[in-house]
Amino acid sequence: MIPKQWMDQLSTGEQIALDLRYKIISNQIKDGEKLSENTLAQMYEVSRSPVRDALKILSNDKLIRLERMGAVIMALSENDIKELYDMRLMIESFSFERMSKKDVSKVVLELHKKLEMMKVAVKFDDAAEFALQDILFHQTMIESIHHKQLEKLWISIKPTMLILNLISMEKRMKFNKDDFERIFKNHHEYILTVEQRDRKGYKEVLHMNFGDVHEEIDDLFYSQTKEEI
Amino acid sequence: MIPKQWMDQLSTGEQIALDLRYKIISNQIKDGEKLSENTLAQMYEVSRSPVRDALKILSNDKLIRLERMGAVIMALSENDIKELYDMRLMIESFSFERMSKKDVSKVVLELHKKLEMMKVAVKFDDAAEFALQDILFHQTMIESIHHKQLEKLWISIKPTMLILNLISMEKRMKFNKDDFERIFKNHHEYILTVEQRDRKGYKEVLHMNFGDVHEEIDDLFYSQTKEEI
DNA sequence: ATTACCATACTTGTATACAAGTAGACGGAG
DNA sequence: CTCCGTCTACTTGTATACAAGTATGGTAAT
Repeated sequence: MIPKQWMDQLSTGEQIALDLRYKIISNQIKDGEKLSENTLAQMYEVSRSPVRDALKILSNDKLIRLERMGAVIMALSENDIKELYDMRLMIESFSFERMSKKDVSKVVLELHKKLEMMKVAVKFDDAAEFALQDILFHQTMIESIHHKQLEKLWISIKPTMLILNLISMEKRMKFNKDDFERIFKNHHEYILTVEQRDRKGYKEVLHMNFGDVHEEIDDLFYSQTKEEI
Repeated sequence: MIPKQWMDQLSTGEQIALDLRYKIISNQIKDGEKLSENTLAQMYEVSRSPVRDALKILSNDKLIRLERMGAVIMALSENDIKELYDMRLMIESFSFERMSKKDVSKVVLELHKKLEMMKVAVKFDDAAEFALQDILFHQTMIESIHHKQLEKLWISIKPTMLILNLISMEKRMKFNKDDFERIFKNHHEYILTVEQRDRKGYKEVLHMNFGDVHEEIDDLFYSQTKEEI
């Protein structure tokens, strides 16, 4: 479930988008289902205005398709998730390269902080907080290079990644709590490779990390980069 | 100027976004200028609804910043344009790698077609048509790998790239018409490297091509990839 | 039974109305 | 002169109203 905190400070439309995003990604709304603005307005007991906002947001995320008559749900397929991780690999690889040209000490410190936050979240069984801090961990690195367009790209996939992370972590928290140790270790390794500008190690740990969430490594992208490392 | 054709089939909001985009990128509206929804609604003689749509589109493009009171224009700096070409390099490099794993004959044919279109556009002194076909040339390649997220990324920068291209080509058409020969040659080279799966040549021609529009090559990204080629 | 047509109800896009909140100017008090 | 408060005008966010167009179901004619 989405924590109410995340709703704070969001406009009604954004809240609806967030709620629908969760419902779509967690498959509570089925692929292909059609929703009209009026239907949704009644569901959420608001006017069409914020609903329209929400639909535009989700349409940008490619979680719905705006057609002549209603919004059609586009659930995430396995392949879609692979694609999302392709994007993350692109984003983070790019960030790593740029970062390596600068002083990373500040970033490294911030990364340690986020990692500690993640540990606290696990200690208190807070899957949502963990999911968020995990995302912020990666965001820290991305923001450090001050690349507006890359940040834009990141922001565009971040909400979906966050929900994917949330769902994944909720499961893990229930059934696989030991797993978090491995994630901590992985993220620690992550920081080390950044600190040491170890490109090869970085990409390995990146693939491992995504494998954690996604189960399988994106062989395609890996094969396309590994010979270049 | 933006051809009326491009306006067809667009909602009022999208038309306003397109017009404002051109005005911002061509510096007819100055950086930092503040525009309220009401002001714009009066300017375009429409209600606030489509204006709001337009502002959200431009906000996604990072051409404006939505603040508490009004939209603040964010003109494109030299660095912003560099960043945009970083994104294109990422997008097209990724596409090239994926493409190289498949049969490219169909794509190559389509690329030739687009190139011919570009030649016709020049013959008739149609800068806008040329700008469009140039963009479609690259889009052809990107779409060929059927990667939804990458396409999403492309679509998100495409409108800005199109306007940049348009402005650049309008100038060229007036003052530098011989230049088109070089562009044709470059694009022909482009197709060849795709056909021959020549990664090194591809990246070179990519950088040359962007240099054509942007004047200078993005050394940063180039240096970050060239050792990997 | 099938096909053509029309009425109806629902769709989105745009315009307008309303509410809550903020910036900024103006004026009065210290 | 400076500082503080109030008031006004304008801001966005949301709700509602209207217009144009489309899918659908039913009916009538063949």
